[in-house]
Amino acid sequence: MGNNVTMRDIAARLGVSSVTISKALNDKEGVSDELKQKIKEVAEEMGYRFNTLAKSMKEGQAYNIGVIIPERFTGEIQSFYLKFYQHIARVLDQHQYSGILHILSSEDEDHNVLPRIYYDKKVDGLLILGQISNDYINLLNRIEIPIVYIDFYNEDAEADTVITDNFSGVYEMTNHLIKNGHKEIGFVGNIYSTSSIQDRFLGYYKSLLEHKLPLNQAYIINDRDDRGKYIDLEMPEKLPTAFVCNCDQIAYNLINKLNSLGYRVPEDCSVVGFDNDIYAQIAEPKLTTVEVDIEEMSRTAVNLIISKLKSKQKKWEQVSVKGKIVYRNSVKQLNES
Amino acid sequence: MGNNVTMRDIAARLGVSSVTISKALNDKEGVSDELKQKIKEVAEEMGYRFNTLAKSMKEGQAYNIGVIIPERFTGEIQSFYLKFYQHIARVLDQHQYSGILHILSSEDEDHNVLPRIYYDKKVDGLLILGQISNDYINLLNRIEIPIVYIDFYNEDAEADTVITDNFSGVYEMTNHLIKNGHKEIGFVGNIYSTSSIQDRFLGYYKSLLEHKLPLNQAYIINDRDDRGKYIDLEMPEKLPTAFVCNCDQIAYNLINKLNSLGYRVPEDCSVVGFDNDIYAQIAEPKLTTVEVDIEEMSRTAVNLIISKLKSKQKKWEQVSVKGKIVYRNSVKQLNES
DNA sequence: CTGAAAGCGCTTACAG
DNA sequence: CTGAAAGCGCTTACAG
Repeated sequence: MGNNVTMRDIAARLGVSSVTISKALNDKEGVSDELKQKIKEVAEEMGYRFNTLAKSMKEGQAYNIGVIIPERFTGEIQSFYLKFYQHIARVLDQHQYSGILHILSSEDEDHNVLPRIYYDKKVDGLLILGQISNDYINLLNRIEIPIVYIDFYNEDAEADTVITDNFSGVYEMTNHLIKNGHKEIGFVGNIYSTSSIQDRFLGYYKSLLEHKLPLNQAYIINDRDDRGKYIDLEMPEKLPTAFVCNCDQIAYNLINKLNSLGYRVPEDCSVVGFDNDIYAQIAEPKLTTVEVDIEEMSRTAVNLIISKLKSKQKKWEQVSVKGKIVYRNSVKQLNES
Repeated sequence: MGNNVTMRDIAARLGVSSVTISKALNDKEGVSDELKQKIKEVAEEMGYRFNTLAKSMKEGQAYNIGVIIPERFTGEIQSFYLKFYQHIARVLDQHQYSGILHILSSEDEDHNVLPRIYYDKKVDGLLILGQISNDYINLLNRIEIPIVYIDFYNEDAEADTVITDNFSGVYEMTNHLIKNGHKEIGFVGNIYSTSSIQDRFLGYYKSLLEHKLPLNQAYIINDRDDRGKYIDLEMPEKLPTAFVCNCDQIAYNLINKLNSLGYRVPEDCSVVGFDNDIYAQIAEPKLTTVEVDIEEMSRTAVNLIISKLKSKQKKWEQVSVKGKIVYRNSVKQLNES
């Protein structure tokens, strides 16, 4: 396995020019099939490895995409975005790009510090995974490399965005509860916290409206403070027959809370979640929930950013990818069917 | 924010040469402090961003490290290595390097296909996270870029390795059980599966030996097949008073198994794990377990590979990083103290 | 079908 | 303290 074999070395061995080698190895026009074949064989034999750096320099493209995840989403157990990143990395690889993960520290986010990979021109574009502060978004909007936001959106920013269809996911889930006879349905989540939670809440609300069911403020339970930190869930005096939770982890916490108060799920109260992450599976009973289509979202986001790289003029777009309901055992049927 | 500002542009503006700009921006000798200061200001003002690509090409260094995780370790809930990767990415960033994640598909592993990032010279070195097949290790040993293996080792390979101190972790954990009066202690894990599990088993065995306790084969429970896939745990006729599990997930599964058989933990049988991952926290009762020091291991591995990059002659070394026991509620005290 | 020339944006000697 | 020259390994546009 030769170490630093270059196109010039192959050229010298074959008595041709390095231009010809370049053409042959890139399957371009202008080399006879015979010679092309020969060149590929010799390249293989000499252990030639293509030097992306040189190509990159020539083209001004690094063939890397930065993937930014705010630190607070990477805590002890919150692995959703890390899992997301894994899928993105794969899709990127299929397009001959690489993904460089950057965990955005709270400090850098607060002080509007851009990641080093941007300043060093190591990346051609940025994928932002998870809601960040509006100030930081404004900062990002001023830089010239393409950016695609994933899993949240900001109504002020005219930016490319790939989100899961929170609204219709929870809307359909709430319909499902109502179809099963539930009339008093609560919602758990800080509806001022993120746009995702807001949309999920609105999907829930739309379902209530459509079925002429009242929105009972006592049934709207806050689950986190403004920094996204979970707080203790305060239960209302009288329980609804079901709770729609903004995510599985909160549903899991809610079940524990209900159990500690002597209630059984779903016998005394039904609980549904969102995400279909590990909490949906370890909850007892297992959660009926909405599964986010991470793969489709990854594909969409990567296609978006690569097409923006190819033609800078492309208009921005917002894509929402449908999830699907996963039926398990956390919902009790109240009516006859 | 200028787009393609180069050193030459700054040089032109100031009427000096680009060599001087390079020296000033890199804080090298040979530029007066005054000029250096001025250059930095103008660079900032013009929105100059350093082009790593050019530097990389000159030096033949990409300033990227590939991080390889075998696909089978990235399943639905197995996020341990992903979490590991996150720490590695951070430490790398502190050294001005970037980490590029590559999930090694089972197919590529079986067919000895090296990742594209290697063939494209996108990375200067490789960090291998999690046990891979011996064939693949042999393949890796033949390539010329530095490699550091993390969280497992292969006795055949004279390779740089960073592992958690499995042996002493389980050894101390077993001592802890014995100190609490346990004399019949089982072990759960396929001891032919990975070197980590083997070492954990040996730590357990050493503790038994030291305390003159017999090794009862009926108490050694297999937990996975040769591909690492979990299998149903077969319980012995008569239970020991405690089980040492090779990881938290298996401990979690074991508790469920015991519960389904009508046994309570720790009242009827104590259970301890290893890793202190999410399974240790969601288990009921919470697990007494050994915590792997991911941060320290990440730092060590990154330092190792960067020092190998700097001096290729460095001899290989194997570092084992101590974990520490986390005491929770899954162990019953059998004796008076 | 094949190749000589120029250039991508830096850095490293070396000369002044 | 400052700079002209050469080179890292490719690719592009042009000429033959």
